[in-house]
Amino acid sequence: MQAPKGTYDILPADQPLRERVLGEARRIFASAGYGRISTPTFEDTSLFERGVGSSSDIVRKEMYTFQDKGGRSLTLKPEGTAPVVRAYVQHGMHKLPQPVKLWYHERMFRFERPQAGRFREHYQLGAEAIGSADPALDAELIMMMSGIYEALGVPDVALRLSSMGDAGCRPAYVERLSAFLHQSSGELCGDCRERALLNPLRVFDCKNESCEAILADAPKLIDNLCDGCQQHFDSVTGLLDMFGRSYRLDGTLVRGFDYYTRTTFEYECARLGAQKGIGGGGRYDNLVSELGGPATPAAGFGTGMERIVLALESAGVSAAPATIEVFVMILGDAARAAGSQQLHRLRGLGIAAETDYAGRSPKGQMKQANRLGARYAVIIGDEELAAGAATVRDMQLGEQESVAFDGLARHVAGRLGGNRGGTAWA
RNA sequence: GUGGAUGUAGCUCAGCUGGUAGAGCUCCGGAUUGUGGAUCCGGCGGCCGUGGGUUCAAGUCCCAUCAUCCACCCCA
Repeated sequence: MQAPKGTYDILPADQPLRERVLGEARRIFASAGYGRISTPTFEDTSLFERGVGSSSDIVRKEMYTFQDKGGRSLTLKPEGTAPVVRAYVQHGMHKLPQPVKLWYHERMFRFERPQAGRFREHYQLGAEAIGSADPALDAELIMMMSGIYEALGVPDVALRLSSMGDAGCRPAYVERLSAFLHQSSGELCGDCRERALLNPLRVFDCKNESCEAILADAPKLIDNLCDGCQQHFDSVTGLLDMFGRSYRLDGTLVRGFDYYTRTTFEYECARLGAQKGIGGGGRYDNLVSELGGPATPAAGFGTGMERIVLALESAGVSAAPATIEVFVMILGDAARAAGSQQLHRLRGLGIAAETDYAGRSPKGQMKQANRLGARYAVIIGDEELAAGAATVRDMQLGEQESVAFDGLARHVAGRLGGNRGGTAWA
């Protein structure tokens, strides 16, 4: 037996680093006034068909769609924005003070061939600011992303920035682009000719060298924005300049969802191999109304937990696992009861305490205490039972003292110091 | 969906032109009749991915299949 293709287990040793990523993100989201939201693992299939767009690859071939026993078509969520917007509409959040700022840490599912940094189930951290067209929000989201990467020490990140325009300028641009592609269609690769018909903007994703050469001369949306979009974009770049956030304007940046308008952005990490996109997002001013809500501008981003972790590991960043503070050594069956009692009392005071369940030799137990990182070993054997006092060994100093069973846990707690709130189960 | 590489102990791998498995790490024990992090010694642990085929004999050759990894497509 093994985990399904593209999935993986997150083992205890993997957790500390991921928790650190989550912790830094949580801190930064809170500092900017974002509240956490959790949405269902699956949604009505139509949510993604309408939200993400039926011309996107995700909807066309990557969704985990199934029928439940009530005959409904459901889909494991492939991205985080549409569900959050659905929740915004469903709960009437447009009546709250705007914008409504939400963040999430959720599992995403896409039926793709696994690869370095790509899985069929993965986790994304993301944020959505719904209910304002203020370019300051676009900049805020972008800065939160780099804030997370910097706080964690993600190496070699770079930002690409573009604008998708809006209904005032994109249609006219797409026509110009289509005309250009039609002219040069004889020299384009098959994929590009297909894209030219289905979704012309996608041709910029092509990595074919000859196509790239042709497309270098193609008109770019970023050079053909209407006044409103141009002003908005200038405000965003102005703010980024003020923050000292470097970026590269890239008219070929086309993101995979159909809902984007105006600002789009993507962070890349050079350490990551082929799947180097570490996070991305943009503005989606039409999505709320498309999903049945009032006309409401919004923007957001998503960033991949696994890709952040891979990037951190490539830079040698790690997080220390939690350690045990006290190890109770039980020497001989006669000491079992007394050992269990002391263990329970220690834990009751909020001390991380462990003992031996494997029948290890005294040496083996000491070794285990050391492995677990215990600061103290509480040794209980025949001698201690006779004296009514345990031997407490300081594992760092190698010094031992005899401490009466009565009050032992408190004594050790005092040595460990710090505030301990736990009385949960003593 | 397409292409390439790889599948031998829990982990990382060795095993030459076919002769029925080995190292390091981990784990357990011993050297220290009740004491760790160093060293030394010993032990546990493998239907050599799976199924066929060739052969007196297959981890080793052939075919198929599955899985993993990397890349394409696309994305986090």
